[in-house]
Amino acid sequence: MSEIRYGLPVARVPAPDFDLALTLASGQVFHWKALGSGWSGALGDRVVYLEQCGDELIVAPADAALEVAHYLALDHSLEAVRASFPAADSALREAAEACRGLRLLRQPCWECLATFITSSMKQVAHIRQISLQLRERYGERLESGELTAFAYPTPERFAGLTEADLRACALGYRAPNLLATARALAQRETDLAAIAKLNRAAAEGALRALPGVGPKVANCVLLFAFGHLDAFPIDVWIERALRAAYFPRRRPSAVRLQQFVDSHFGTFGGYAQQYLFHHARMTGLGRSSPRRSTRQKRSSP
DNA sequence: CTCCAGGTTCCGG
DNA sequence: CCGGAACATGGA
Repeated sequence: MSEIRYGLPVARVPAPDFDLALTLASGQVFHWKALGSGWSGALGDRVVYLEQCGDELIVAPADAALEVAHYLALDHSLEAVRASFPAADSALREAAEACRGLRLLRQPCWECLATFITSSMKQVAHIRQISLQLRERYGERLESGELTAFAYPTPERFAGLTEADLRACALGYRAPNLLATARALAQRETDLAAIAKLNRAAAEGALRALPGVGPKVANCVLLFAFGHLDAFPIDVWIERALRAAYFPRRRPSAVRLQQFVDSHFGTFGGYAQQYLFHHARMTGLGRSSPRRSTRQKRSSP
């Protein structure tokens, strides 16, 4: 007698050392929606329901269990991750402790690349809004039992749209970048599956050849989709956290900072990055304090 | 109304 | 190599 959720048979998957809500809301992905006691959303081209029940994960439909376990990276040993961190690094220890159970996902490559192209200079809430709107307007509608979600639109689908179509989804100046990258993939000028097989440096180079993909977005794709767990994306939050913890006096250039993190954090630097990122956001580290600061750049012509 | 957001690209020292 | 500036849009 199998258990039923939303009209679907469920599977129970062992998931120790895992926090579903923390992971899905950590800023790696932007499309999961709270539903009942769990979450629903598209996992590639199928809709699934996930719910945490202690050290178990409830998955519907049941035959999505293996795919879900892979996506959520339940096979990563977080014990090994923590053990790899520099012993003397108290800032990282503190962040890691606050993010217990947070895992790095294995996202579909195109979905991850496209989402982070749209992410530049946007707040997480707005990235989510854009992402959901693109799915609902141009993605395939997915149904299973009582569940519904939308797949991320394929490169081919985007290739048939216009820049105006994308600007209508609030993409702004990112619209031409997403469109050009989608067309490069749709026309087979670029092959993400092939890039996925390259080493980290080569893959980063190939990604950065795409319009709208710089060092930060490239590293997000390396980390969140290609499984390069040593990749370390540096954004404004991470930069603030790094400066507070490691460079209190001077301000290193972007290149110097990247060299530092690559040598300091090691094999699982990506996990260190995600922990520092999420911890900084939760504690509101360094958000420029309003009004107290001396008025800056108040130049009027 | 002002400031800023999981950046990238182009331009002049 | 490095610092600045432009680029859209919406929430705080």
